[in-house]
Amino acid sequence: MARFASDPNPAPREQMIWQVVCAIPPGRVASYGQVSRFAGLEGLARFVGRTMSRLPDGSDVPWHRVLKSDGRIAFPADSSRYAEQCQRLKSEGVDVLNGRVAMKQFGWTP
DNA sequence: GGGCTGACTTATT
DNA sequence: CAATAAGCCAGCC
Repeated sequence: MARFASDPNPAPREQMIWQVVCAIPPGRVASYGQVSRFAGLEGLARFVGRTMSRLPDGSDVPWHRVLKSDGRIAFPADSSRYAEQCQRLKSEGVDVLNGRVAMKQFGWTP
């Protein structure tokens, strides 16, 4: 229960996570660690990732703007998810070179 | 209730 | 830059 952004009554922590992720503006990206910090959940990067994995397809949450701390996509380069995330980012104007994004340039800071 | 697992991070070697 | 280790949380068996 209360696992998705569409849930009417999501758990407090998840709610914070959705809130932060949805706050990332188009053309910008953030790491799982950053999301956890901005959500007041420092050190729970893994929890953020776990929560994201439960996100249903077709959600309005911009999950594609969340990357690993080194700016790389968190999926295997041969996976379909990787391809989709990569394309979504590019369509927003984010440069993805070798599965990697320059956080210095595209990293988001509230 | 114990142990594994995972869309992770940071520090260390 | 690559490999290791420890830390963290909740769901699943």
